[in-house]
Amino acid sequence: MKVFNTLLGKKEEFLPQGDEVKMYVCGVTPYSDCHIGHAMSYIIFDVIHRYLRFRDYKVRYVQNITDIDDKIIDRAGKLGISTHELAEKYTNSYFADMDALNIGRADIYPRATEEIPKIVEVIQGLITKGYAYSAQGSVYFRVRNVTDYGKLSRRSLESMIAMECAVGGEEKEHPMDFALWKVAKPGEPSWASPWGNGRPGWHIECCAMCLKYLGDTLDIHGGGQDLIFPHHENEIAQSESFTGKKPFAKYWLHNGLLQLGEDKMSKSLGNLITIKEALEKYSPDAIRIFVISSHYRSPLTYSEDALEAAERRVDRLTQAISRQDQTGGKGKALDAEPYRKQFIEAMDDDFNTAQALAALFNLVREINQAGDAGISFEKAQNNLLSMVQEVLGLKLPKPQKISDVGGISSRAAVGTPTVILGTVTARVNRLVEERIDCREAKNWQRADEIRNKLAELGVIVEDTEAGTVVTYKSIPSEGSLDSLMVELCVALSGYAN
RNA sequence: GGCGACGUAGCCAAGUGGUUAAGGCGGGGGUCUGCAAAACCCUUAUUCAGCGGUUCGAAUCCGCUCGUCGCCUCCA
Repeated sequence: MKVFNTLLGKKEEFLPQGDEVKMYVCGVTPYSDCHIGHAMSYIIFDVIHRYLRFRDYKVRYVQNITDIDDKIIDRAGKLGISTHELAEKYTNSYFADMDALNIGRADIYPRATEEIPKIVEVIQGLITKGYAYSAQGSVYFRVRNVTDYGKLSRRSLESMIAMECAVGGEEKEHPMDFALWKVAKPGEPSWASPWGNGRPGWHIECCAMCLKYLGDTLDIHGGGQDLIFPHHENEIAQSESFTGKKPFAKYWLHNGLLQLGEDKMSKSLGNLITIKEALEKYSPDAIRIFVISSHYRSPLTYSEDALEAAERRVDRLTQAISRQDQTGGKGKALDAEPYRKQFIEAMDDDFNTAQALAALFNLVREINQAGDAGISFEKAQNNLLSMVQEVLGLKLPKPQKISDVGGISSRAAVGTPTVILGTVTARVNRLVEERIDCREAKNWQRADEIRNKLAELGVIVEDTEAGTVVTYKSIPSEGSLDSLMVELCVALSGYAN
């Protein structure tokens, strides 16, 4: 298995240190709802997480929640609530979004505010070793003491200073020194420390959590490409200086960023679509397929066309999964192994989900061909299902069966309630029965009229080999059905309800 | 200004030195069906932004040009 390591700028063989893969992915700062850029990142790492387990790795997966920082303080202040209250609200919102997208949970979600002792310990250690200094109640990291600072983002201290981008903190020794501990300002939440009351700076919380929950050396550290500098660069500087061990993480994995129109979707630009908004228009499976249709390191542009196409791809998969094998398992059977091999080969090559999907869609075609040719495909179907559900994390919900009466099979489309009033189903069934009679009498015009009128009410009628199938995309009102019956001169006789 | 990524059919998107350039969406034609739906078959890039170069051979390597984007400040 090969992975692209940002640290080396190339793919390399994936060899974790021990039996258990130690994986850390940067989590959220909960001060507002997550947008689909976050969804993209967490879907990608979810697929990586799932694939590692599919390949029989044990994984210990940690993701932080940075529940104290400038933005949280600002936002809470504006809303007149505590930072804790705000952070809890959006942490819950975050978990709800992850669940909706079928993103598997990490093993541990440490919160910055609950890890202050470890954070203080690391800062103290850095001061002792000369990698940090306190100044006016704050503590800064001394970047000059790290000879290889900039190795992840491939830039030098000189080039950073040249851009006069280094800002703030008159008390800093070097413009690029960054805060490990920020002195408390009046009215802000703060914790006691050897340097006075204050709160942790950005970067240090991830470092402390990694060391505490995963040890000195991680196997995988992941996040969006926008975190390479300064966040991950600084994490490396802190951790390696504190432990004296290199590398802090063997493999650095970074996902490309989601674009919306011309720009990156981000909280600061304000051009965002929240996960909740996206889920109002598209299914979770479609959002997942959209994300994994391209390579995780490439940027991806959000567009309605792409999401609609993803929705159609989901339909195609669902269709293949739902198809009934008519052979009873007898005779020749379709062999899915070649496709499973292709799938694994693609995923082994730096999680090439786009190529892996191609293998699955080739298998879909094979299954459909087998079905048309009367060849058994049930085993192949199960094989496909395991890859799609276990690794890609799709749920592929199917329409739920409601009833099967008089040769009319009724089902509720995904997202439509399955409990429907008997008075409604009676009327629909009566109309469908009328249509069946018309078909038998070859009165095609009237049969089609009934089908079209029902479709207008959200009731789809299809004729299959197994008989007529009714799918409720929405549930029509009794009144609208009554009007339709009057219009079509169909009586409800025999369907008293 | 520095660093980096990218430009493949109508759209999304793999491929990154050598058989017919994956897969999906959309379009066109056909099979099946009374007609639809689903499915299947055929079709939709003699060509990979442009121009040079290396090579027996390049979409794939090198150079230049044009265009797009990201990071360098908070960000998944």
